[in-house]
Amino acid sequence: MSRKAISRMVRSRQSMAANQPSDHASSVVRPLKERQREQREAMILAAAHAVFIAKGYHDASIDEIAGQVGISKGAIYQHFASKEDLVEALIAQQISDFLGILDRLLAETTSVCTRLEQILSHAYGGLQGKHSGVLLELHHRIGLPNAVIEKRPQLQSRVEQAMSRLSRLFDEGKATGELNPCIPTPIMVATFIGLLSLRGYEQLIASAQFSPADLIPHISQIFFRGIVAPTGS
Amino acid sequence: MSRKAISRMVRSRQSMAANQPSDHASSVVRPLKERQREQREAMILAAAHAVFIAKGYHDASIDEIAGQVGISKGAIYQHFASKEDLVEALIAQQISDFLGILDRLLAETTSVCTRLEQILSHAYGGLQGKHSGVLLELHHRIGLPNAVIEKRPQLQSRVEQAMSRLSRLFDEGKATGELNPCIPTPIMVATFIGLLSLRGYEQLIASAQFSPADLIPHISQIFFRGIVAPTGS
Amino acid sequence: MSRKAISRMVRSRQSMAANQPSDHASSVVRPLKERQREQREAMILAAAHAVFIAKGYHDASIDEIAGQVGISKGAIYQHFASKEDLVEALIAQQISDFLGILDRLLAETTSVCTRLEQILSHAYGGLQGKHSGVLLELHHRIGLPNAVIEKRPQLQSRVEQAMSRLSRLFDEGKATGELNPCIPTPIMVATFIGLLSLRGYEQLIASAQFSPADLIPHISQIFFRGIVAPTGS
Amino acid sequence: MSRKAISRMVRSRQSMAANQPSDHASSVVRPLKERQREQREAMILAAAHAVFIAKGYHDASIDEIAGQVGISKGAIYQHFASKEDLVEALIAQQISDFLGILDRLLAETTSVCTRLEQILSHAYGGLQGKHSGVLLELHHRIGLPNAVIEKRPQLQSRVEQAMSRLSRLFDEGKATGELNPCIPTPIMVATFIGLLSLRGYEQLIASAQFSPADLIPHISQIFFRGIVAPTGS
DNA sequence: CATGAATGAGGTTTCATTCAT
DNA sequence: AATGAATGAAACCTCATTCAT
Repeated sequence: MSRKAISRMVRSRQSMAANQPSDHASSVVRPLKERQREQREAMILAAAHAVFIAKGYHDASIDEIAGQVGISKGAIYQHFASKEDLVEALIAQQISDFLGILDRLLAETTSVCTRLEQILSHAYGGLQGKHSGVLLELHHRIGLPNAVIEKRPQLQSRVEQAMSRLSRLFDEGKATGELNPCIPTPIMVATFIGLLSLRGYEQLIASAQFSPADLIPHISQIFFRGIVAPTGS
Repeated sequence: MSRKAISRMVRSRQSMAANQPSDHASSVVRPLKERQREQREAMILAAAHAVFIAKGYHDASIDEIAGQVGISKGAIYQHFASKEDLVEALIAQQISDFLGILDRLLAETTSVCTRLEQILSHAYGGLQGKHSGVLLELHHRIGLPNAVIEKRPQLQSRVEQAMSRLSRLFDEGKATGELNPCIPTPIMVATFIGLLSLRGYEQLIASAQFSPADLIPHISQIFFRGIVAPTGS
Repeated sequence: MSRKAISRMVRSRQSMAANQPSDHASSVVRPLKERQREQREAMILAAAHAVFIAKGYHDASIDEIAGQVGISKGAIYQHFASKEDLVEALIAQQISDFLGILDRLLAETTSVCTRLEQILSHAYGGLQGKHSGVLLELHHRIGLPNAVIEKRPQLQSRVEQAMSRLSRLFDEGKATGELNPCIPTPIMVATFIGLLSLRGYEQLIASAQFSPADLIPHISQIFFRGIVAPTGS
Repeated sequence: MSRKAISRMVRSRQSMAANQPSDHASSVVRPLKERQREQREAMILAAAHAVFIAKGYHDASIDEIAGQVGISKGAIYQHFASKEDLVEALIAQQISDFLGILDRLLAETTSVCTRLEQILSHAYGGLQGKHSGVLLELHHRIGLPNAVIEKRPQLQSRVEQAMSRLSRLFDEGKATGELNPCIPTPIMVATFIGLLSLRGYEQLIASAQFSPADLIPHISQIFFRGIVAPTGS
């Protein structure tokens, strides 16, 4: 690892810890710089997201991302030590967002189905907004090799956190009698995550047959009640 | 297109037509070479499949594929004009297999649900066997940029064929009252295709919690009846 | 065209416009880098010229050119997007030099023959100096496929400019009665250009029978008066 | 050099020597095979000529030449040990043709100018016929690296033969008073050879302004009398 | 002898990353 | 801290040449 990368890591840790007044700078100047730093980092992440989506991980070049932000290649390396670090940050952010939503929903007291549907809404609502995506949707979308993810224990553990929270939600549904206890929770979770990745529905949306909002009730219907015609009168 | 590629195409078409003994070569020699050629090609495809799966499309090098087959880089280029052509052949094969299965099932007279479950079985059964995978599962798995697919009209049309056949199957189910007519067929199709991509279930299988065979009934259950606890009785 | 190439073109145009001091860089630093860049580029062009002449276009490798400059292969691609671009720059330079000379001579009022002889002097004088060569002499010398030239409209138009200027000069000579009006101007031009390419005289010079300076009067004599023994007197 | 190439050289020498009846074949069969061999060789040479002209030496592939003849790559290697040998044969043929013409003309008793004009006619007449070209015209036209020629003493000596014959012709002209003795013969020769390469006139012909036949008198006029307006009354 | 699959060296090009300014 | 030129390791691909069949 390069000297610069190390020095930045050190700085990062400091900023995590507290706003210790630096050696010779006033205690007011530092946070300003920190804020600028974060702004720029956010711009880089946004540009990277756009370029990764447009071209895929491999065909996106650091140069193009830098160009979109209006800065130089080198400037990006002052924020992210490598292309992989950059994409990791992007994915970590997405998972973190997802975790936030999960935590909020877990605390609610509405029915499990309602809450699951809200997750779906979130995943599909993003299409209209700028980005969105949940969990590893980005990872799949941009064709990131699995090896990259597998090298990052932090990402792995975040993913596990998300899945365990989802598991808890499904288990809660089983406990209340809402959900079918015969279906193993891990399979429910895995299937649900698959539905969250809108990859399969992109064409439907692109062909203007359905809007994302149209999809949500139908997908919920399938996931909750299945495609078979309802039997009872 | 290269001269060689053209000459090979021509030869292929001839061999489709009939095994006319050539002008001066024995009628036995020619098919021998053909067979050897096909064997080689199959070996290359198998190795490519393995390497693409292991490393992803971009990180798989032609050299490595050649090394796995035990031939030289150049030899691969006699069978496939480019890396993209190679991966196209792989995906085309997968789709063709899938189309074959679909056609067989469309001709059957069992219930639509039974037939859909058989498709699932096929998709998941392959894990134990060598290959498997259906439709564009490979494409997603190896992180192939969409641009590569979009350049190939032949692939596109095959995909459309498969989807239209699936649509027909679902429509048949609606007509017989088996399936819920309120859910639009395209959404059923898209959701079903999502379930066929076992990407989300790989971890479950890898962790030895479930075998592919275990998954099928549960996934069918979810797709057909949903995860909600049965109401009746 | 590559992103880099574009950004470079943009920069070039800016530098053509004016030397506006940039936002935060000193007004001295910027031209320094520009100058270094141009120096590098000149070194690359010189090395490329030498290697192309020595081995011909095809057998000259980018590696060898880079080695001669003492830089890496990649560095060349920061100045020229491709081998063809590199050779185009070389040829364009040669034509531009030639155009400059033509324009200077067209403005003079000496006799047409005198001026034509000066062009010859220029073409042959270069042998002693570093480079030289006129019009497409380099193109022929290094065995550049015509297809490469035909792809470049800029080169084509420059060549046409040069030929039209030459035509003007010959027409002027006809108008003043200096030149024989029975010979079509285009044929005069084409023949003259042929004489400018010293390819045929290289051996004579190499064998030390004649110096370039020796050749000029004889070639002029042939072009102006022919090889036939003078009749008069 | 390969075993096969050697064996072929041996055979060639035998065929040069005489038609010795071979070990076990009848003395009639051999010449037949020889004739077939020569026919095929001629076809290869014709195809090679066409492809070299069309694409240039480097961009012409053995495969394409073979394809044009309708045989396989390997078959070409039974006639020519390498691509360079093939092109050498082509150029040697062209020079030989030229030598033949020179010898015929040297024996004539018409004026030197007449005979030189006939050489020009031959060089330019070929445009209407299939090929033609004189001396090293092909070498220049297809962008063959000089190194290839310089490796072949046989070619070099043929070129020298041709030039010495030309020299003789010019000297004869000087002796009879036809030509200007002030111009050194080597310069006359070199200039004349330059005029024989129609490269510079191709555009004029292509643009349909002039036919090759149109060019000959004008070029002769320039070479013999120059471009200056005739002085005498 | 013909074929054409195989070889393997060599070439161009790309791009993540480094580092002097 | 920012810039962007330089690096250098691959990668893909081509093609003259060889050789088993």
